[in-house]
Formats: sequence, structure tokens, C-alpha cells
Amino acid sequence: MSELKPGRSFVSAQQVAELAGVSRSAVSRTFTDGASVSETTRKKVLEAAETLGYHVNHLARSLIHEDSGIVCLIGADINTPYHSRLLDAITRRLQAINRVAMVINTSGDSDSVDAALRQTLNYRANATVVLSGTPPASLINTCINSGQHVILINRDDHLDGPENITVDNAAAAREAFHMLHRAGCRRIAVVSSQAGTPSLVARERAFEAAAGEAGLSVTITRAGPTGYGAGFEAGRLLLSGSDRPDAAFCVTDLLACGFMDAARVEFGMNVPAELCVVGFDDIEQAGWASYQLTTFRQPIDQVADHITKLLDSDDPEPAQGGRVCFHADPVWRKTVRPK
Amino acid sequence: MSELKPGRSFVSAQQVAELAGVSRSAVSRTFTDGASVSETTRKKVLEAAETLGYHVNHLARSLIHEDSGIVCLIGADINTPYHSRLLDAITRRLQAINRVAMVINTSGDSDSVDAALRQTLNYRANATVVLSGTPPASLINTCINSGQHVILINRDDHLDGPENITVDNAAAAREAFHMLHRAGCRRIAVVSSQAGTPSLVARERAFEAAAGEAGLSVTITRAGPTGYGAGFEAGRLLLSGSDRPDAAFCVTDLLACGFMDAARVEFGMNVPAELCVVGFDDIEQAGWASYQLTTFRQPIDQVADHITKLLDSDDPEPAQGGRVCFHADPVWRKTVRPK
DNA sequence: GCAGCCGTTGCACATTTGTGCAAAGCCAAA
DNA sequence: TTTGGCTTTGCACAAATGTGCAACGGCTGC
Repeated sequence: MSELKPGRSFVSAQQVAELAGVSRSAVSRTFTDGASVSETTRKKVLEAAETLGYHVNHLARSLIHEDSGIVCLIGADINTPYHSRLLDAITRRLQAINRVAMVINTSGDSDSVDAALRQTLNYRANATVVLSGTPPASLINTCINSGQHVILINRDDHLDGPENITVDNAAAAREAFHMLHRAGCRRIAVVSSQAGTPSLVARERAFEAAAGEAGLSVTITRAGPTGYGAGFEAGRLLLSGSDRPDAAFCVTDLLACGFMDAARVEFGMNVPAELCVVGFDDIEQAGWASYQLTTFRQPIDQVADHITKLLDSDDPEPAQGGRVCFHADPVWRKTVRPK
Repeated sequence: MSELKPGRSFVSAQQVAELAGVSRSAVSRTFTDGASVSETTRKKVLEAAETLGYHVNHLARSLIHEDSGIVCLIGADINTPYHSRLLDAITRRLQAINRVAMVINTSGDSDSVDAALRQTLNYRANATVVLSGTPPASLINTCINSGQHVILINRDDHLDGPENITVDNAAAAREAFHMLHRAGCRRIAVVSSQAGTPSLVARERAFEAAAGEAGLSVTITRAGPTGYGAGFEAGRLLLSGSDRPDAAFCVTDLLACGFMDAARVEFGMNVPAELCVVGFDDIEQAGWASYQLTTFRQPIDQVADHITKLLDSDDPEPAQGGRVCFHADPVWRKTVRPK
């Protein structure tokens, strides 16, 4: 008879079996879908499990199956509106398909992406979703060789091997330019950040190229990290000069909010009469009455759905790897003049 | 000789041992701190592990030690500024003490807190931190009996057993009243939500009580869930009447932002000249130039530090269970008239 | 050269679970 | 009653790891 002191550690199937008067196998089969147990023993086992507070040890279960049920989400800046919404959408869907999310926060030191990917491997995660940051290729290969899914979001590097989910930043940025151009804007600024993320760079480049095709040149300002403060600072710099821009494409809604606040509070400007603004992401604040920001909606639900499809083993027709690209649709609000 | 096809599954210590020409024990000891291995075999093992892409299986390791290194974070609305910041702070610190965070999102169905707590037990989590929601007492007891830490944040129920971390909502709400009262406000509204969370209720009650002591009565409006939209709606309702309030205590910054926007955009009111506003949480947006909201700062870092202290086994003097209460300090900005 | 000591190594067992295989039990039909 | 078939059950092994114990090797001091 095993020790039965209830106060210290987890209950094992052995203890349940002894209390129920059956073999440990019977306990195991009771908690395994599709296994053969008679109704009477099942009942005895469930009752014993209930009184002892037994819960199947998924760690041990994962030793046998190759499926741990764990999905690692690696990302930085998860306190940011866009990232936290993405995290919310993904975790919710993962639970719906019986996976559990392990979140690794790579804000802070730069080499922590390495450590994060190693954790992923240590815990035999079923898949790894990289929301931001640049993981070293060697570790990615280890993940894939070990049979893990690796899903990169908004990374244009690492072409082969991992599954890539991207947003068509270039198309949206071109569309942003034409929105502003059609509104009559000719002195257009681009407000970006010093982060240099592939997404942000793609938006800058495509916007600049579209402007070039229309015979316009743009000035790009990168006043700090991708956030409200950098947008505000960019506004202060750009609008204090003699030839103010009449429009700005902010590569992020947070930058746009900061930029608009600088324009209105520091310079008393009227948006969109004197200054048109277009953002990117469609964070919640973009819809607030103080901003009413015209922007592009990140296809967060589509991205999360696609991840689900990649990982759901019960899906009749699971999506296959490679590259997927979703479109970011414009959201018309009030920071661009109509017509 | 084990199968050595690299393309399918995880590498085991056995395979590393065979390649390095040592026993499996030597491999295990190489990756165990403080175990006795000679420098030469350690080197051979590390080299073999590197070429094969070996990573210690933490699941198997956790079978032996009782320490899985996993900490479950259970919460809803993680896309909200306050919750996402809390999540960010906690995950960051957990990694610093070699724990990994498993996030369970309980937005959605109401009974998902049960399921979340069961997951916690299934994965033998070292500890469970409940950020929001009301877990059933029976499951909490199972967690504690199994040797888990259970940490409840901002829950005033469940007094014994789990460790409680709370914020002194009542003191802050009283202070909020006196700030408004001293500013000369006499027709004060309380803007709350239909959520009925213990924190929110505590703020409402304490504010109302403080007003009562000063001989004032307040009207409480609950126009929807705890968010910008409900604050906006509350503003619309409260300010359209004939006797407008001259101040509002919003139990959340999000509500305050919505309320202010309604006041300014829908009614053209001037804050703080005609209307003083006090919020709670000190989310990032409270500091934006458009709001400059006077509010109370959630002691997020203190809470996260305390959790760390509770869980860090290396800590020389770990904090002991029971109840801890942190103070929410006022942050003076510009939505309350000075003097 | 030999005894003693210390660092290193391998064997075997422990952790918890799922499952193939064979035995056993049960029910019905002949 | 016996036989056949089907369900249920227990044994034993598998998964990957940590570790106590004993053995082994090498080094040093006498």
C-alpha cells in the first residue's frame, strides 16, 4: 500500500487504483478516450479519483505519445495593443483545439530568443510560433528536425523550412499612399521607428516607392522605439519646421496616435483639415473618439485561424506549410479628407 | 545501436551517449548542475549533443523532481492594457528565475476557469496565479493539497489556503473622493461597469462611503462591460440630463477615457474646467496628451516582484503566504483642478 | 611497489503513464 | 454442459530522465 498522506504531493494513478480496488491499467484506461473499461470499474475509478483529487499527469503522458499538447508563443512587447490582441486571439483558439500555450517573453536581452527556442525544445512543444524577433537559423532547423512545427509571423527571412504567415504590408502601404495622394496631399511624411522590423521596413519601402512613381519624395522620421512617444517626438520634429507636411503615413497606430497628439496639442493643428494621417494595425485606440484614425486592419483573426488549422490534428484538411499572406484592409475613419 | 534518422523525432540521451561513446548516465550528469563528470567526457558529450541537436527533456525530468518549472497564469481580457502589462511583468520575472509561464485564457465561457485549473494540475504546474475570475474552492484545495502554490490577485474571497495579493482599492477610492471634493466638486458621478469584479465593487463602495461621510450622495452608472465603450455610453447618459455632474470617478482608466471622450466630443465640455475626472490603473493611455488623466497607479511591479519572491526557490528569504496588500499611489495629471 | 584515497563511471532502479498481449470472465447458443 | 466469441483485466514493457551504490581507475605518499 502506497503512502496516502494527502497534504504534500500529487496523487498518482497507483493510489487511485488501490483505493478503487482495481489495477493501475484500469485507471489509465478510464482516462483514455476509446479504451475498453466496463461501466462498473469506470465508476469505481472515477469516484476514487474524485475523493483523492487525482489528475492525469500530462508530462508522463507526453513521454509516450509524441504529442505534448504544448505550443510555445515567443514574442516581445506583449503589453502592446497589437501584440496583446494577437496573443489573446491565439491562446483562445489553441485552447479550443486542446492545446495549451507556453508564453516566452523576449523583451529584454537580445539573445533571449535563443533561450526561448531552447525552452521550446526542452518542453517538447508541439509547435513554436514566433511573433516577433529573429531566431537563429540553426535552432530553427533543430526544431524542425525534431518534428516541431515552426511558424514565423511577419518574417520575410527564413524562407524554407518553417511555415510563414505574413501580411501584405507592401500592398497596404501603396494603398495608403494613394489614399493620401487622392486627398490632395503632396508633402507627405513617413513616421517610423528605429526598430527596423521587417514589417515596418516593408511598409516604409513600399510607401516610398509608390510616392516615387507619383513623382513625390517623402521624408522618413525614426524618432525612437515603436510607440506613442516616438510618434509624438516625430510630430514635434516634423511640424516645427517651416514647410510642414500636409500628411503623414505612420507605420503603426501607436506612432499615429502620438503624432496626432503632437500636432493638435503642441501645434494646435486640425486633423484632417490641415493634416491627414494614416496608421497601421487598427488597434482599439484607433477607433476612440479622440482619434478616429483611418488605418489598416491587421488580419489577426485570419492569422490565428490559420495557426489553428496548421496545428489541429483533428482538422479534416489541415493547412499545409509554406507561405501564406493575408491582406490588410483599409478602415476608413476621419483622419483623411474624403474625395 | 538506436535508430539515427534525424528527420522525425526528438533526440534522446541514449543516442547522444552512443555517439559520444559513454554511458547514458554520463550524458545525464553532463546536463545536471553539480553532478560529477570529468572534463574530457563532458566535452565529448557536449559535442555529440551539439551535432545531434539534443535538448534535455524537461517533461521526463519533471517526473523525477517535483519541480516542473511551469507556472500557470489564468486570466481573462489579456488584450486589455492593464492585464497585458501585468502579464508582461510577470512572464518577464518568471523567466529570470528559470520558470516558464503557461497562459490560460479564460475569456469566453464562464466555466473555463475550472478547466484552466485542471490544466494546471495536469501539467503539474509549480504554481497557479489567478489574475481574474473566480475559481471554485474545491479545485483550489486540490491544487494546494497537491503541493502547488495558489496565488490569487485582487480576490477578497477565499481567505485561507491560497496566497492573496491585493491592492488597497478602498484607500485609493477614498483618496479619489477627497481629491475631487477638495477641487470643489459636489455633484459627483461614479462610472463603473456591469462586471462586478471584487476590485471594482470595492472602489465603488469605498468612494460612496467617503462621499456619504462628507454629506454627499453619488450616482453609480454601469453602462456595460469594463471598457472604453461603456465609459463613453455612461458619459452620454450622465451628461445629457439637466443637472450634469461636475466630476466623475471612473473605476477604470478605460472607462475614464471613454467618459472623457463623450464629454468632449458629444457635449463639447472642457476638462477639467467644467468636469473633473479621476481614473484607476494608470494605463499607458492615461498619460497620452489627449487625456492627461489623473489616476491611481496599479502597483504592477510590486505585485510581480512579490510573486517572484513567493516562487523563487533560490531566494534566501522567500516570502511566506497569507495576505499582502499594496497601495495604489495617485498620479496627478490634468483632469482635476488644482487647489 | 603498495595501500589508501578521491574522482569518475556504469548498473540498476525510481518517477508516471499508455498499451500489446494473453488470460480470464461472461453470456449465449447448440 | 460445452463451446465459441466477445469484453474486460492484469502483467509487463515502453517512453526519457536523475541518482544511490558499488566498482574502477589513477594518483600520491610512504
